[in-house]
Amino acid sequence: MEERELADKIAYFKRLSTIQAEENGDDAYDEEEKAHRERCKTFHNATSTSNRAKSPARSVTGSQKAGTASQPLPHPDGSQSSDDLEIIKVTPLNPSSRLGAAGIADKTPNFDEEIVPESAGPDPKPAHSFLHPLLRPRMTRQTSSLTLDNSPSTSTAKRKKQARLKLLPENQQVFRGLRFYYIPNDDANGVRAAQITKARERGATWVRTLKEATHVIVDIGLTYQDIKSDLISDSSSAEKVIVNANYPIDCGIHRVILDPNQEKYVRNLRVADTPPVPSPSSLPASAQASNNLLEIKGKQHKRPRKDQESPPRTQSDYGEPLQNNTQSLAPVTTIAAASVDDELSQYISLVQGNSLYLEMPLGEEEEDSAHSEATQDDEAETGSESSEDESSRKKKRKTGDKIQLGQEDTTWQDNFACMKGGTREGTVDNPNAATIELLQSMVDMYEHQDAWRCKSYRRAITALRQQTRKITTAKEAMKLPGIGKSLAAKIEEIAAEGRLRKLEHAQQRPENKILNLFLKVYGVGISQANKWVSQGYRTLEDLQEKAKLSTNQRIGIEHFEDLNERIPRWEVEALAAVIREAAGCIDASVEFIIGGSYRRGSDSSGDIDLIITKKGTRSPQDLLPFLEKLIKRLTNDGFLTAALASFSENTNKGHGSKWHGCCVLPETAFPKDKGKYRPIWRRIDLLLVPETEFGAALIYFTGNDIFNRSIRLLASKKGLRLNQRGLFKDVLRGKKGVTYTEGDLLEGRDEKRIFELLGVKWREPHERWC
DNA sequence: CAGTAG
DNA sequence: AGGCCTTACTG
DNA sequence: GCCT
Repeated sequence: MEERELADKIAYFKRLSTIQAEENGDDAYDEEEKAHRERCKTFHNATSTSNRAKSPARSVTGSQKAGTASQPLPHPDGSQSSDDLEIIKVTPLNPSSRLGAAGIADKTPNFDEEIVPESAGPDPKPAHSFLHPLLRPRMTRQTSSLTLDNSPSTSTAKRKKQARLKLLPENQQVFRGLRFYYIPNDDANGVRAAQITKARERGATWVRTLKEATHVIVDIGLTYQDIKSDLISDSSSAEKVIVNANYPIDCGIHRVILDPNQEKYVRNLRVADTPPVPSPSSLPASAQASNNLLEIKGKQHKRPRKDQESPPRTQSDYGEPLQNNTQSLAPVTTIAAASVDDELSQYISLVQGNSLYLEMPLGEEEEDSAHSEATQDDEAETGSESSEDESSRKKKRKTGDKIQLGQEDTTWQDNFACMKGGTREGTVDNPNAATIELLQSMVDMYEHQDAWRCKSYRRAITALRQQTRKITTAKEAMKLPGIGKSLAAKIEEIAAEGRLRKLEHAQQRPENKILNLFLKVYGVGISQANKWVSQGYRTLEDLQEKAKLSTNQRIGIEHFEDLNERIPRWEVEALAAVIREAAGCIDASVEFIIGGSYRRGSDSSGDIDLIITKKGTRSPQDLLPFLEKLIKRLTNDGFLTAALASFSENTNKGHGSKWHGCCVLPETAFPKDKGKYRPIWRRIDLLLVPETEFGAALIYFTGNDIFNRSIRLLASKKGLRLNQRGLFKDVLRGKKGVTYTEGDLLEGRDEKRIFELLGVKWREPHERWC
């Protein structure tokens, strides 16, 4: 099928990442309540696009698509007149609009095309439909009259897609007075189009000729060779700031004019005897224009990532150290070195864009419009959390540093679900705690009834959690992403009356009670539960006596109480100890790590995830014999009381690797100081993990689920794939996401390294509550 | 496909 | 009205 | 549930 070639894909992602960064970095948190959704959409569409075969970028590259590009300002005067929004139709673009290759030769699009009235002409469907959301009118709360849409009421379909640029608040117009010339200088490419839009929103003027420009923004991927001819054509190019597309993005993020000479912005854009590097002084009035912003210079891009020496894994109380797997790095580390840094920084921005998608609402503190940014968002959460987290967060810059200062590695990635560690407590002392609590109840209730609705509620909760103030009115709530009329009303009701009628009402309904009861039975899902309810069963006894039960369900019912009870931390440890001891008699070199919520530091767990590993193992199979012996032994001991799911010798293509069952803490292992002993059945999962997959498995089995999803999504967005076995690259997928190739293993044994390769900051297990 | 998992 | 959804394994 |  239409499998894009890897190179193509990578190129695409590069561009995509650029836009994502742009999208998210800066105004991200500006009050555009809709922005979030738009971005989500964008991201989403972009994603699917990439998976299919028609990335917009690609189409631009390969075909003679009838370009529907708007044109730079005819009269770059820097002023923000309504002209800015003139939609101009351009004839088919030259192949120049493509990127990545050295084909800037035929660059300059023909800007002298006739200006077609927006109402006239066909309404060609932009190839980059995925971009629409970005180009769509933004719903800014700004009251100012900065709306540049000069079209009265007549808004053709086209205009809708293209125009209405709204300037950001002044303090965000870091580019005011600057004139940008892009290479290629058109917006046929969706990514670039968005970049341009963003730049303009920040006050930049998009000019049509190199001559007029103060800044030359070169697409990522192009090299000096590519742009050489362009530059030569303009004698004044030597005085211009020539940077790659990351530059404006970063400036936007930091809301400041950064030093354009940084290596990362000019990489490959200069040659030994190339036009002198424009000095800061050559910066047009720009710098001054943005007087309220500090100019940063020489800020060495400290994007450690990998050079960032990883502190010895402080396994401390969370999970036991397996080994110094940090040093026993596999030879697969090669990819990291050279390429990555460059590549990574690109992906990072992309990642960030995802955050929005990852239901990581932005703290939208409208009041503090001045600076509502990742930082603040971060602070908000940090601040609301118990101090015990402080230590772990110390690495994060403490409060106060204004992002405007472009403070170092405020790595924009902090906004990510997977980078942001939520902590339970975060919910407690949140101003919206009460609301969240009730909404959570709703989630619980809908748990298996309506997954989508559930999702919406969760999303709302996430949004609320991010708020630093209590949301009391529906109107307020509606502004948050993911909160619509219905939820808003509920939120208001909760705030006003302290309760939610619908919830109370629903909870009263016997069917729901019963349904939820059934759902708590191990092995019972919504489907089965519903059937039983409709069949008239009301109690567990009914089921036991009349219903047809699977083995697991029977166990689930017989030990209903036990299995639904939380397991105190100490018991988790005690249980693990029992297993360790038994294992010691079988193979002393096998190691155990308790994963799950235990590893995240939870005081109690719903079940026990025990990762079993051993040095030198390369496949779960290597541990199978051991596990069999172990299980046999523990079963004989009476420790293991039931097998709910074991490695199937059947259809498993050699990956059988886990054992699910129940266990009971023997009295002999029961701490005397814990009162009187009582055998309680506990759910336990034994997971076979070869050393080579240890890191990946650790992530996987540490969770939480949201975190896992996030980080996986992040991986997939980078063209990588993360599963419980490792981080892979070059994954080939066919239709329907069928994976043809697993791809090459990048890293599997080192947890930290996976983080690094993914370009995300390391997060201690206890910071993975999302 | 349903359920379970993180 | 209909999509929304991370990946993988087990039964 | 929200969103297009």
